Amino acid sequence: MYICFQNEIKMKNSQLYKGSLNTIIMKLLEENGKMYGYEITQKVKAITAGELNITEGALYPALHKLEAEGILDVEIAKVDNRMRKYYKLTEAGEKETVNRLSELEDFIRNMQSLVNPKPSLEF
Amino acid sequence: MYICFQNEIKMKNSQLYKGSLNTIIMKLLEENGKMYGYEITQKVKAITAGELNITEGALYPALHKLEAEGILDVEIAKVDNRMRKYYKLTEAGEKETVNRLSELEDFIRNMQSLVNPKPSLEF
DNA sequence: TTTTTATACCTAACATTATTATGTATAAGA
DNA sequence: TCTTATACATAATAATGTTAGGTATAAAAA
Repeated sequence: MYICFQNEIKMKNSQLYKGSLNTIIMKLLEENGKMYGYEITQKVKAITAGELNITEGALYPALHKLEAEGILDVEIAKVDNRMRKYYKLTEAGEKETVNRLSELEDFIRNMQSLVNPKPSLEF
Repeated sequence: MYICFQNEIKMKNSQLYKGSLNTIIMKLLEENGKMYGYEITQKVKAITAGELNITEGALYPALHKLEAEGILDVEIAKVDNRMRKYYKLTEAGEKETVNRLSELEDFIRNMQSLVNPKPSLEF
């Protein structure tokens, strides 16, 4: 029988993160050249001080889809007798990453406009 | 027969906005007291300079759900022989809005950390 | 005056994305 | 030896939004 020992601490990631996973993955790969799945989850956790935990159920399907779309290339390695699948951006993926990051900037700017509707008209 | 004349300009809102609609609605109502659905779509369009168009298929179900959850109250009015449904935050809704806006700030901060990983270590 | 656009609501089928709960396997630490 | 960490994966379900359709009134344009 399989027994799952879950972490005590359970992240309730707000719905806001929905839709941003692909952009996060692509940005990290742009920055770090190549990474494997587990590494991505740890990196995100570290950067956000534990506030964002990528779930494996979201991550692995996302990586497979990005690979199928030609955004990512994969390379299988074995380290310490454990499998790792290293992903890196393809050429098309690099171009698409530029667009995604631009969209992210627009998104953040728009959300800030909505939250803070009067931008520097008072001092 | 019904014929639909669609706008030529079609907004392809990026996936990033997924999950942010409730927060946007609540923030606008916090700010403006009460608003009706169509007014919300126009306000968002104006604030984001046309970059974000809330679709009616997302908006109306969202309003109905927020009402069912006790976040919003509704009041029906008739203006110029046309129906309007004005929504406003309940007391519980006002409290929840504070939480949602706090989550949004965290989200934006985290996304900026991910995009811009080295904050002012170089000059 | 007929067509089109704007205002104003609505729902249903479908697509996308993520959560939750599983499953397998090796290695290290308590 | 039990537990945690590393490392992959999928399936059922939930949440959210798009696309496309529907109804109705009023104003503007052709």
